[in-house]
Amino acid sequence: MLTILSLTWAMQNQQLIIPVNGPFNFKECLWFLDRGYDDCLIRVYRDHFRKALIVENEEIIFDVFGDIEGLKVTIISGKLKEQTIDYIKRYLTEWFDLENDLEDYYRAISFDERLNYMSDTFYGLRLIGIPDLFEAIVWCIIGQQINLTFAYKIKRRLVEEFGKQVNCQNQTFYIFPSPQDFKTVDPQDLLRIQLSKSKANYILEVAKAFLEGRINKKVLIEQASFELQQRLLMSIKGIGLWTANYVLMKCIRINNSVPYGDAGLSNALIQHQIIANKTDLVGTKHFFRQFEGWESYLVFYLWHSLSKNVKINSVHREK
DNA sequence: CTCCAGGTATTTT
DNA sequence: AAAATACATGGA
Repeated sequence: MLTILSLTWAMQNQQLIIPVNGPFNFKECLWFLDRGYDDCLIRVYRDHFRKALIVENEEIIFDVFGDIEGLKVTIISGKLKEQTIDYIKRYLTEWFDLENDLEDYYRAISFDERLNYMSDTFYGLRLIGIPDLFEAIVWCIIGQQINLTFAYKIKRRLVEEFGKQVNCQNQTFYIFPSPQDFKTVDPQDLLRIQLSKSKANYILEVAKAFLEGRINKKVLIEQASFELQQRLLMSIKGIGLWTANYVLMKCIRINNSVPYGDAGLSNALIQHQIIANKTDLVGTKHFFRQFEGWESYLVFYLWHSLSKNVKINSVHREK
């Protein structure tokens, strides 16, 4: 009891500091989290964001600021139990990939004149993940073959209708629904939020796979190889190669998982004069081979270049 | 109106 | 085994 009281007292008066290893630019990460899209799971402000989580069965709302040393978290509301602070620390470290040192990545892309601008322009950008496996998979299914604006609209409807609501200071925050939340949901209910028939079925299939224990984050991590991880994901209807690779990159944080065939990735590679047409899978694989161990980061930075609409360096050919 | 979106499963050659 | 096609619908 004394511990809880002293923790509460401590958190009311000071920030939780979460250190980062290597280059870090919180502003760049914050920019990614907003990107002009309407994400329903986070509120982004000028110099921080606010989010709700359920930790140890308690609704917690917190603000996250940051500087070159790492993240600074202030708890806004929610009863803090002993493990809560620890959980939030681990959650944010994973979400923002704070343990990776990006110096090696910047070295790896420094030899390519089409990419080396990134270590300045996007300096300190971390691969922002999706720690919740169910959320990562469902987000992929929603986003398959539709534009991101539309995908975020559908995600908002899904979260508002089937997720949990947390109210604080006249603001409503949402928690992404869990597999249990879809236990009694019919495909028909999902058609109302403008999911296609197949996507509605896929999402319920995924929820069922979680409820039956056929898949969860622990099981996926413990697969003996990358190929087995892909296979486990793809054994569920609605998860193809693109979704499997995206999930392994954004949730399991495999460092060399590339979502081949991704429309945005292809466009970025064309803009950077790396491939000439979208169907050039051979050229794409050949290109990524040069950046072994940092493929996922490169994918993330290429996507980032699209949303920031940067002017691509024209390759110098003089001399 | 046409084309394309951070694809996948199914059907047809 | 590889290629074509249905799926859904908003935005440019």
